[in-house]
Amino acid sequence: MSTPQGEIRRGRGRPRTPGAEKRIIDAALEEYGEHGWSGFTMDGVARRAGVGKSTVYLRWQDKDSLLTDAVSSHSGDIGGVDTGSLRGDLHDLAVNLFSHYRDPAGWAALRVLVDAAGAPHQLGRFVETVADVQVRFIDQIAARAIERGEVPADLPAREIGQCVYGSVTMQTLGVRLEGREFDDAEIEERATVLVDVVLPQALRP
Amino acid sequence: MSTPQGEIRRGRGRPRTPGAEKRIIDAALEEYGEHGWSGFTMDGVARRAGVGKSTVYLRWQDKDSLLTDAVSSHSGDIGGVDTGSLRGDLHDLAVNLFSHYRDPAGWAALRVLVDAAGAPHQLGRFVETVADVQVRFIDQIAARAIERGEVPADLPAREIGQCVYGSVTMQTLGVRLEGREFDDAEIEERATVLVDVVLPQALRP
Amino acid sequence: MSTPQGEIRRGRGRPRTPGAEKRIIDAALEEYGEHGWSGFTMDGVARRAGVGKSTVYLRWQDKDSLLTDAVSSHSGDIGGVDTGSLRGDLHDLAVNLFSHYRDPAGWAALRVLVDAAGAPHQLGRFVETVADVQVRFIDQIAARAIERGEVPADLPAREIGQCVYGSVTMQTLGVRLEGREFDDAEIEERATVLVDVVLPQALRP
Amino acid sequence: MSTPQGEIRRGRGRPRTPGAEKRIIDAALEEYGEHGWSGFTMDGVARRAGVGKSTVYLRWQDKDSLLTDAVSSHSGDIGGVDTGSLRGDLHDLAVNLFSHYRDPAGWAALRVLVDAAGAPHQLGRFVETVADVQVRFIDQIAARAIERGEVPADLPAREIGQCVYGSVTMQTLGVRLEGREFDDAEIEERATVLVDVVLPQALRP
DNA sequence: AATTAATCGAGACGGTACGTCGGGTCTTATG
DNA sequence: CATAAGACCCGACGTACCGTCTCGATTAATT
Repeated sequence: MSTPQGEIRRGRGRPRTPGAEKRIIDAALEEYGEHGWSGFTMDGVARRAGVGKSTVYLRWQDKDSLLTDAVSSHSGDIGGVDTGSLRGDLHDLAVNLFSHYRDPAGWAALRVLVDAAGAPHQLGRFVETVADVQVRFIDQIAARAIERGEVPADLPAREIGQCVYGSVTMQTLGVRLEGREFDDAEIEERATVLVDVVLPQALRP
Repeated sequence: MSTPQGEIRRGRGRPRTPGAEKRIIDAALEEYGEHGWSGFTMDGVARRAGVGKSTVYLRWQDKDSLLTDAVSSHSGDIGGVDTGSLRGDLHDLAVNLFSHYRDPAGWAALRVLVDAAGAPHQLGRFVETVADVQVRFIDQIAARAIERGEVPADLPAREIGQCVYGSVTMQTLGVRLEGREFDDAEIEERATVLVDVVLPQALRP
Repeated sequence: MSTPQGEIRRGRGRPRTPGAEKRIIDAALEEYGEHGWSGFTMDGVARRAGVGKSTVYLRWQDKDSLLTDAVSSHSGDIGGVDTGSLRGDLHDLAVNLFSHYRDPAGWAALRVLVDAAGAPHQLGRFVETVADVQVRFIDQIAARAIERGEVPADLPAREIGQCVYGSVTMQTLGVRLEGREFDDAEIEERATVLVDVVLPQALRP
Repeated sequence: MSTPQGEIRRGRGRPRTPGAEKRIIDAALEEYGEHGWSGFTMDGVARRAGVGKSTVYLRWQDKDSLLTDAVSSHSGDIGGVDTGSLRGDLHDLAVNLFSHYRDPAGWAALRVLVDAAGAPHQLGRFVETVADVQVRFIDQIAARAIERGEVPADLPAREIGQCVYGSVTMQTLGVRLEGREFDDAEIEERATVLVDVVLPQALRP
């Protein structure tokens, strides 16, 4: 988070209202979800959260920071999978990603990400989150597979991860442009097909 | 383009200045490239292009349309590849995509795309352009490969295309977040690795 | 006025809406009259005038300037008196001043004046207007009286003027603090008494 | 003062810091003197006085009250004159007023007064102070003069007082708008001339 | 050549949101 | 209790842009 509250707040003065942070973030995500980027206004967020604008600006320096933070605070446990097989892990990873993008905050995250990459100024923890998905999660999955002897040690894990993450993203982009969303069955099916494409030769059906 | 100049301009009154269209689009891309979305202003574009705002609004109905148009006007011949082998075609497709993203307009296109998907309201021809890249190009490539007998007819072409397009996008996202760009050698290498991952079993090295 | 439109507006771009200036000034005076200084807001003025805030700020650099200008634009013909006698002229001057202060704009003018004197930064034409009232009008009145042979040439005209202006101001201040206003009869009576006090010895009853 | 501390403070809890009242008032006058009305902020006063805002608001209900109070606490003994002659008394009264206005607090008082008259809401003791200057002091001076037999009993004392108070105010206004101040010699001279104008016929030189 | 009509650069227009600031209130921990 | 600190809600500030509009000045094609 860009909210620089690492330091311990010593108790002089009125403490910051505990719930406010969360209420603002929730409001931000709702506003963004309803109105998109245009129509995502700080006044609107403050009003919806039931706080004053100064309370928002006390915590985030500007609109971008707020959205970035809001979005990265919802990047859940996408990579928290462990099915016992590489195929299963990749499948679940893909499903988790598809589901992640169905959450407005999840999709918003992509937008923020593209923004951040377009004008590299403030990154912070958010980029790490992304790196996690792109790199660490897949590394863990691959490590387990190698340990199990499923695949050779020179498995191009990261490249596979990029394909999974990228393909899910592109498919979601496509379906959203059609004005639709994937239902659970579709996700299941597409995840399966995707895994078949990227899975190492030896493990394909 | 969304510029609604399909109708024939019957020549009464002053004709539109020929160069203006292009100068505005170039200015738009430069402004976007320098300042990002925030900081991309119509006044700025008009000033940089040396035209009045009315000249801009005479051709594009709003800011979104201009950027969308500017961006899609630079979507070059990504899929115009024909090397004689599926491997070669996929490799060149990946290389073209990597290069496309190095062009500010190419990167901007992704941004616009994500925006459009986030708030599905006005899409128009732009979405088609994207669909083209995702679908038509890969379909052509696959059709040729099947014709040549390289691969069976049930090749999951679109899924492979999604992987290629997606992986390139994610890798570019990653490298941009690091503040870097890929050089030609890197692109070559990454394209090769990527093709190895998504290429059907039978054609792998 | 602090509106720096002395230069001739050459016809490039859309000309400023002719009526706007006046509508804004009127709105300003009404807002000030209704709500006082606090509660006199630029948003309120713009809304009441039916213009955008930018239209206001295009003409006046800030709130103070607007009020100053609004107020000085209503400093009417206080000194435009010529009754044929010094006594009559002074009497009418006093009556005009009393009446001037009954106009909200007239009273506001005093407020602005005191402010300006408290923090001497931007004065401009407004101060001149005031100086006019204090000095030029009384000088004219005195000059005519001397010409007519009513009074000697060494008449302390300015000092008399200060007494008239000051006394009317203080009396108005007093009556306003009581929450009242002078009616016409009271004004008449007080003007008469005042003139008796300041009129040169020879001309007193 | 509007500080509602007529009640006896029963000694429960921490007693109010003794010096605070004065420090705040001084800070208020300094802030007002330096920045004028705009730029006179409660935060600024509290900071300068080295107290918390609550300490200020515990004593004064709002900004107006504080300034009003600060200002009226410095309204010294303007009318405390007794020279033995009407001419001398009026002269000293004028000199005292001129001097009063050289004190920032003295001038600020006028601003507060005009404010109060513009929006008659809270008056309190401050108006009385003004009434004193305008009425009581001049009444006393006149009473003594009548007692001494200097002037007839129907002397228009209040009108004379208004002229003195008003003229001094207007002259000060004028000189302040020039960005100057009167020095002692100037005050002396102007007081003398002023008295000559308003003094009853029989007592003029 | 005169007329007509669309486009041009410029810039003012009514709005809306920005990020800041101040007013007056409230809530802590410390006297 | 009062205090110093400082967060709170509110709303105005002055700025920047949006997309529209209105100018006078071009610039052809049509009379």
